[in-house]
Amino acid sequence: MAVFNRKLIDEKAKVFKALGHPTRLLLVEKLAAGECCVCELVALAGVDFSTVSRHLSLLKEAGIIRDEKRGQKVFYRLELPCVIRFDSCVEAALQAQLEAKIARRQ
Amino acid sequence: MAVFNRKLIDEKAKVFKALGHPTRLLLVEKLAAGECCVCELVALAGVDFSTVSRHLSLLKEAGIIRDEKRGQKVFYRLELPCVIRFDSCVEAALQAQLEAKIARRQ
DNA sequence: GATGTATTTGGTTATATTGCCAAATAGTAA
DNA sequence: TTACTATTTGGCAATATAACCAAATACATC
Repeated sequence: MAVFNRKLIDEKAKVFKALGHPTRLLLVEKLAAGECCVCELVALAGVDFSTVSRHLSLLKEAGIIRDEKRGQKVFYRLELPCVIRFDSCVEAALQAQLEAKIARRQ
Repeated sequence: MAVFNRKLIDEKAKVFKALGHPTRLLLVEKLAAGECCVCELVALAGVDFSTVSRHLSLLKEAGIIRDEKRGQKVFYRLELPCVIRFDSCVEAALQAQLEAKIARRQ
């Protein structure tokens, strides 16, 4: 059964794990709107450029984004567009959970 | 802009992070097929029951599953069904990436 | 109340992750 | 070839995570 294939589970978990960091999720959300060079992403993320570079390479390694060098710059783009659909679903669910929590306290 | 709300990003990243461990992903996939008691999940996961319990509480804390005690047993169920749709998408994408890699080598 | 089963929690250790700085690499332009 | 910009990589310190065992808790039954 595919569900219980160990290697597949590991690979999938790697994707989730890569998305499981605020800075990396921010980068992915930004890339969902179109490709960016690392320099733009550094400006957005507010951490050291070496740190951004490491986050990007981790996302790439997980198969979520891919890179392309053009001139001096490296551009990254989203490779796994369904991330964004799930991201929206999670956002909606968190919102609903929050509202339910508030409602219960009234 | 909602996308750049720090607290929201942190909360969403917590969901991804919770899913980003092979054992936890396995537990979630199992729960997608219907609720289970902890004892069943322990048998499935092949790690110590205390470890499974910790994984479950982390998933619960992230809002992905919820628990209900009935008698001596605690039953967990999936609270965020869209996880599974994304999980399938990731699986398909990994499969496609793997095939592309193989094709390139021929 | 004593015993047994199911689950969680405390505590510890080993390992992994993150972030920064400094240095290396790659491309462009003077 | 020197200088400059963009990015990656090496190395390190601080922090977080995961696993196990042991002990605590909760409920059911005798």
